[in-house]
This record gives sequence, structure tokens and C-alpha cells, in this order.
Amino acid sequence: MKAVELMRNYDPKDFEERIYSEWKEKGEFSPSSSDKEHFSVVMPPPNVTGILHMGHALNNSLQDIIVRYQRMHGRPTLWVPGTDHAGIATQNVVERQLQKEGLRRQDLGREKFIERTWSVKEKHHDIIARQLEKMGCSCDWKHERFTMDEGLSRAVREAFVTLYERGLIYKGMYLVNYCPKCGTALADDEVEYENVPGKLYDVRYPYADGSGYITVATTRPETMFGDVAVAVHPDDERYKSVVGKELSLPLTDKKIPIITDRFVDMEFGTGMVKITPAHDPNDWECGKRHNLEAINLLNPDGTLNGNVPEKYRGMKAEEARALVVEDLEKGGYLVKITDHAHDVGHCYRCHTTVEPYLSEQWFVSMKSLADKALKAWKDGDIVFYPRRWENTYQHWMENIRDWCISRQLWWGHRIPVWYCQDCGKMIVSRTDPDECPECHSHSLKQDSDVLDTWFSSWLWPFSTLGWPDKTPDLEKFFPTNTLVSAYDIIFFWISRMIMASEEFLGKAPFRDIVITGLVRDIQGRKMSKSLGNGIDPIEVIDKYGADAMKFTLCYLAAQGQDVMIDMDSFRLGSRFANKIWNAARYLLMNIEGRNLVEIKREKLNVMDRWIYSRFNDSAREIADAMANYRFNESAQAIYSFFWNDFCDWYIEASKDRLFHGSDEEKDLQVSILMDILEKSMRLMHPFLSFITEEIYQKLPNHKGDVIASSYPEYDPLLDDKEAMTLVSSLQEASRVVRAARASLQIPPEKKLKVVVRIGKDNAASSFMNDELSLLSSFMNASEVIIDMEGKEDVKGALPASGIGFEAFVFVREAIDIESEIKKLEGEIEKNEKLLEGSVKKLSNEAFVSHAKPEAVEKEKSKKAEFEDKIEKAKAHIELLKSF
RNA sequence: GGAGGAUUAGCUCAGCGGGAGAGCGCUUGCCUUACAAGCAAGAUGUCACAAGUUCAAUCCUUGUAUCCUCCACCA
Repeated sequence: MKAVELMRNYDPKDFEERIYSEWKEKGEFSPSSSDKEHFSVVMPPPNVTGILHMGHALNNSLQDIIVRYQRMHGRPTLWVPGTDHAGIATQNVVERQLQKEGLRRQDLGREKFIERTWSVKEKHHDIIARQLEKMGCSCDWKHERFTMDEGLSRAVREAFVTLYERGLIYKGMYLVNYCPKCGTALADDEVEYENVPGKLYDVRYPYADGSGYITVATTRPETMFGDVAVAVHPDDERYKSVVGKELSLPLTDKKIPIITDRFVDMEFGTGMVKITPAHDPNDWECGKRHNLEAINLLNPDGTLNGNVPEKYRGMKAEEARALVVEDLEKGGYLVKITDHAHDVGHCYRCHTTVEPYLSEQWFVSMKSLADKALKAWKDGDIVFYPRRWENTYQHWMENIRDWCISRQLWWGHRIPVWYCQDCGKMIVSRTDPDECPECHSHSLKQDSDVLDTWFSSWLWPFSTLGWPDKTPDLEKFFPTNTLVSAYDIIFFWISRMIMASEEFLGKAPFRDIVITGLVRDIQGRKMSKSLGNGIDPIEVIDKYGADAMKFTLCYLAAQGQDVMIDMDSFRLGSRFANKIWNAARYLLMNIEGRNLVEIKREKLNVMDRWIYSRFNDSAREIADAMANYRFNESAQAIYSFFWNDFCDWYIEASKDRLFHGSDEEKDLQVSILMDILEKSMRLMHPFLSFITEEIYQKLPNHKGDVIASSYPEYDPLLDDKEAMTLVSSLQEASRVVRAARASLQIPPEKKLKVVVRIGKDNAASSFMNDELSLLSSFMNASEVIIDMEGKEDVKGALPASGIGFEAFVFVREAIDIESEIKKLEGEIEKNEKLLEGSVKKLSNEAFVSHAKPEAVEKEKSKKAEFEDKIEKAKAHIELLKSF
């Protein structure tokens, strides 16, 4: 064989891009036609708003590892990539763009606006796809989907209409969370609560008959125009007598009653609550119980409407509040203002304060869906990794609330509902109707709202495979096997996918749900755009390579723990990749003129058997870890096998036979090295995909591409306990001698005689006796004697003991003990004098109190240094005297 | 108010009933026929605190403390 030119240094830029396109061209990412059991994963679709962040990198790295691992097990494997249209988020991006041009979306009109959004989508999509490719994701691009694709849009309509037909979708006036900035309703879980300092205003409401007043507490005095009652707790003795009396609402001439309701907390404030059904969820519920009117005070843009006195109309809530408070004070109604921190809802997209807003919206009735999803979990159809997330899942499912799915946006799936302009008939249809079934009018108008983004994402595991059609893909790859996602979208997405799958296909969409941690910065903060603390995966790849990134993330991704990283963290993976590169380079350099021979078990020596056994062990560890999605354990197994066992011990041990053996021995040695290297590339490929492919291609014994090769399986026949024990004894002996040398700082060029006293009954004794030259090189010894009879003269040698043996290192040859001791004594003397001076200085009050603090500190550290040197020298002398 | 997580070496974190570990950093010595992005040796810890279970506890139970996350509520 000829040596392989791999002389250049490790630089992922030399091959990562090239290899990716080769894989892609060869169709390696498409499922094979093997008749083994299918394996499929759907990629959580990134939003087309932005570029991928570190969280995506983590997610997709883990998916890639799983997918490559399964593919190498011969299963027809499909990983479906795609993107999400991300309604609000994307619309916001485009609106911000327009804003810069001084335009509003209304200036463009719906059609033009959507056109423009599509082009933004295209642009971001291309960036995202490019990023996934750079990461090395082995997803099947032929199966790529977008949530607003034609096919997926059809799935959305099918889902909507089906649910409607099953009576699970309804429309009505409800109090919903409303973002005035985005101009749309939000689902409950799209609201983020934040504790903010605010004020609590105590306001007097006089009795209508002028017989005095009561006091209510409120954080939002400006909503008082929507008050329809004041409530007290029915058991509240203080107010029993006033229940039923009428109050006169300040600043208006409105009369409202005092009622009782159990939701009132007697302890809070005065125990009296004003009821404003249109602007508070509790009041809304209370209002329904008492049949009270809900008076909406807001326009869709968040300003006050015609239901408030004229002077406040058109004002924003905050402005109006200030003015109302002022007016209340003037009228003598304001009792006091106290500081009051409370949680205020904000839009999860634009962070504007969310208003409870009375409006007509579409809802999905969730109870029956949740029951099925809960049953799927109880039946064991889905399993969370780690298990603890099942509590969260269960809790959410058991406390499910109806899902507001309409959004007053333009970007998204139009609600498939039409209204006849002539007879008012509502038409819910899978296809666009062109005439009213009732009056045959052609004047139909589609509902102007779009659906919540998650209404398309919750269909993702099957809509991407062709549903509602019964496609071969759906047949083969549904249900999918594993879903990898972060915990922050368990409610938004994971739970709903399970509900949709159960509802529409009667099956869970996947069995294993792998919940990853969140990627945080080194201070533990969530990476975010606004903090500017994010790390761009592409920068990481440019600096360290995709392999380094994937391996590092995998190594750090312990069972759902958050991962804290900075740019430097990726050096871990980078150094490992470099190590692999150099090991391969070295081995390939030394195959010149050698032949690959058959590796017969009986020809293997103990070291060979050991490395095979260790390799086998690692394969088992990885299989165990992967079966439980313990990625960090797999990564560690690989790391320690390749670096610590293969490089540090086996390759080093092989040098003797490789450089000094017979031709036959050399051929065997090279063959074994190539065999282990080839197996290692396969073992490591899911975790370090590019470098293993690059090296694999250059191996004399490779077959095809490593991506399409088979994964090394654990083979109990290769287990070799004997070799493991023997080699660990040899390693132990080597370490003991190395440590002894190091403690005396004997330079490497001084080679010393070593006697290893080890009983005949110890199994390692004859093995070591057979491997004298190996031991010599590990111990850097001139001569190694294995003393089984205990007869060797070890006088004057430095003893170093290990488990089951003693080693004696003849250091006399390397050092002159007498003069060494003298030298050390001289050093002690010198340092003692220095120490004395130092101590004197430091005990001098004047010095300590007057000298610069730095000088005192410096003196103190000098003193410590002298003491340390003396101590060390003394110990050194003791050591020398001891032999 | 409910649920969950964290607390182990200077830093970031694995581990989890019988040996306290990794990477980085640090100290010392080495350019030893791949790798200084390396090799070899080394130091560093009442495994948060307290009680209990056990022959045995970093690991199990209970409680305490500190930090974090999620859910619900807050007039």
C-alpha cells in the first residue's frame, strides 16, 4: 500500500462543504429501500422570521445524531425538514420593514402585503436551509415542507372543517387576550406575565341615595366606565347590610348595584371589587354568572371608544388613566394611591401590554381532544425523556382551556368560512365555495381572520407526509419515532400535535419525546436578540467547524439540562476533531509498503485483544446511551475510547511492533490499526460526521461512504476480561514509574533501570515479562526486570508500589544523591535567610501600617513562597534519604 | 398558591447505594519518529445544611436554606 497524503493540518473548511454536497448528490439522506423497520423524525420547523440560533443548533445536532445512528443500523430513515410561517412574528418583521419606509400594512392592502411577506419568507427560508446544510443536517430535502404549502394548507382546512363538523369549533363573543400593537387576539399561552411595579388606587363610590360611600381598590381606574356592579363576598359580615344598594359611578351618572360573589377575596383591599366584565377575565366570569352587561371601552387599536365620556375618547389607556385619576381627585373620590407590584400580561411577540378585549373569535373546544391525548400518555404510547416532563404534560392536559384560534392578521391560513352577503348564511368548507347553498347568491365573503400559526404546526407530523391523503409516505413513516424539542414549546406545540394526531389519525404522532434544555450564555441567561448575548451557529462553524459544534453540544447535552456555553466552549469539540485528524494522519503515513492481512484472533497479542475489547465496550456503552437518549454519555464514551485508549495507549504500544517488528508483524500491526481506525470512523460518524467521512474515504479498507456504512455492534465474543486486567496492570505499573520519575524531575533522556517485583501467582507477571520492551518504552526505562522470585537486589532504588506489585526505580544512575542533598540543603539555607528577613519585615508594625498595601501583599506572598520552597526541599531530601 | 429543577474541584458540569469524576483553568517537566489544539506527572473537594433508613449514603427518605424555571392567581 501507499502512504496516504493527509499532510495538511486539520481544517474543516477543506472538506465539510464538499462532503455535504456529495452526500446530497448521492441521495444519502433519502430513506433506503431496505425492508427493515422504518425510522422517521420530523424537524421542529424553525420560524421563517429569522436565522437559526444556538437552540436550533442543539436541537438539530441531536436529531442528526439520532437519524444517522438509525440510518447506519440499516433502517429506511426519513428526517423531514421544513419551516413555519410564524404568523405574528413574520407579519411583525414585514411591518417593521414597512415602518422604516413610512408605510403601514393598510397602505399596501392585503394582497400586496402578503406578496411582500412571501418574498421575505423566501429570503429567510434560503438562509435557514443554508444554515442547516452547513451544520451537516442529514435531512431529506426532497421532503421539505412549509406550513403554508399547498398541501399543508389543505391539511389545515381539512382539520378545521372536520373539527367544525364534530362540533369542536365554535365562534362567539369572548373576552380574549388582545395585543393592540399586533392588532390581534392571542391564545392564553401566547401571553407572558411580567411582574411590574404599579399603583393601587382606592376610589370612593357614593351611594346613589347620597347616604355615604364605599371604597373599592383598582389598578385600572380608567376602566371604571365599564363597571356594571361592585361585588362583595357573600360571607363578608361588614357588607351584609349594603348588598343590593345602588351606587353612583363617579364621573358619570351611571347607577350600579352591589352584588355578592364568591370569587371576591375578603382580605384584599377593602373587600369590595368593581366588576368590569369587558376588561378583566375574573369580572367576565362574574358578569356571566350574574347576567351583567359587558361594556367594551376599547377600539381595536387600544384607544378608548364611545362608551366613555367624551373627554377621554381616543386616548390610550395610560393617558386616560392619568386623567381619570386627576378628575377623581378633583371630585374628591380618590382616597389614596399605594404602590402595588403585579403581573401584567405582555404579547410574546412584540412585548406590548396585552388587553383583555371583548371580541368575536373562533375557538377549539379542547376537552375531548385533551382526554384522548391524556389517554395516549397513560397507555404508554408516548414517553418523555426525561420522564419528569410528563407531570407538566399531564397538568396542562387536565387543566386545558379552549383555544382561541382566530387572529386578526393577514399572514396565515384564512379561516375557511364564508358568509353569504345576501342571506347571511355561514358556509364552512374544504374548498372555496362560489355560491350560497341556501339562496344561491354568488356574493360570498370569506372570514377576514387567519388561523393561529400553531393550528398548522399541530398537524406537522402527518401533514408533511401527505395527510389528508393516504399517501405511501404517510403509510410508511407515520407515526414518527422520535421528536426532539426544547421544553419551552411543550404546550404550544408538542401537546397539541399529540391531540391532533389522536383526533385525526387515532394514533400518537411519535413515541419518544426528547426534551432538551435551553441554550444559555455563560452567565445562565437565555440567549436572546435583545440581550445580544446569542452565539451564531454559523460563526461557530466558521471558527471551529460543524463537527466541533455538534460534538460539543452533544457532549454538554445532559438529560434535559440547560447548556451554558460561550464561543470558547467549542474548543472541546475542536480539539477532539483535531486529535482524530492527527491520529489518522499519522497512521495513514505509516502504511507505506505494508499489506493488509487477515486479522486472525489467534494472532492477536494481549494489547490487541485489549483494544478490541475496549472498542466493543464503547459500542455497548453507546448503544445503551442512545437507547435512552443520553447523548452526553455517548459522546464521553467516544471521547475516552478514541483519545485515552486508542491514541494514548494502543497507538503508542503499536509503535514498537510497527517500527521494529518483522515484515509479517508489521503487516499485522498495520492491519489492526486500520481495522480499529475504520471501525472508529463508523462508531464516531453520527457524532462527528464530516471528519469521519473525510478520513474514511482515505482508508485502504473502506467500503463506500461511512454515512451509508453499518454501525458497529456490541459483540459479546470480543469481550476479553483477561486482556483488560492484564493491560490495566501494565498501565498501572507504567504510571507508577512515570510518577516516581516526575517527582524527582528526572529528565526524559536519562533512562533508568526498573525492577518490577510481582508474584508468580499474579496473572500479569508473565504477561509483563513478555512485554519488556513495551514496558521499557512506557516507563522510559533502560532496562526492565520482572522479579517474580523477589531475589533482585533493589538496594538504593526508589520504591513505588501499585496494586499487586512493587516497582523499584534505580535513580542513582540519574542523580548523585549526596550532591543532590547538598544542593537542596544550600537552597534551604538560602531561603531560610530570605524568610527570616521577610518575617522580620512583616512583624515590623511600622512597615505593615505605613507601606503601600501592595507592598505588604507582595511581601506576604514572598514569605509564602520561601516557606513553600523550604518545605518542598525538605520533602525532597527525605525522599532521597529514603533510598 | 401548585409543580419541577439546581446546589459535587477556581469555572462549566457529568455521576448516583460500596473507589469522588470529566473538560477548561492552574503547577511541574518535556518540541519523546501524528498532534504544543500535544505528551507525561501533579495540586485542588466537610459532593449546600440537618436528621433518618442502611452493614454502607454524594446517591434513598424527610426537613431546612439559597438560586432558577414553569403553571395558576393577584380588584
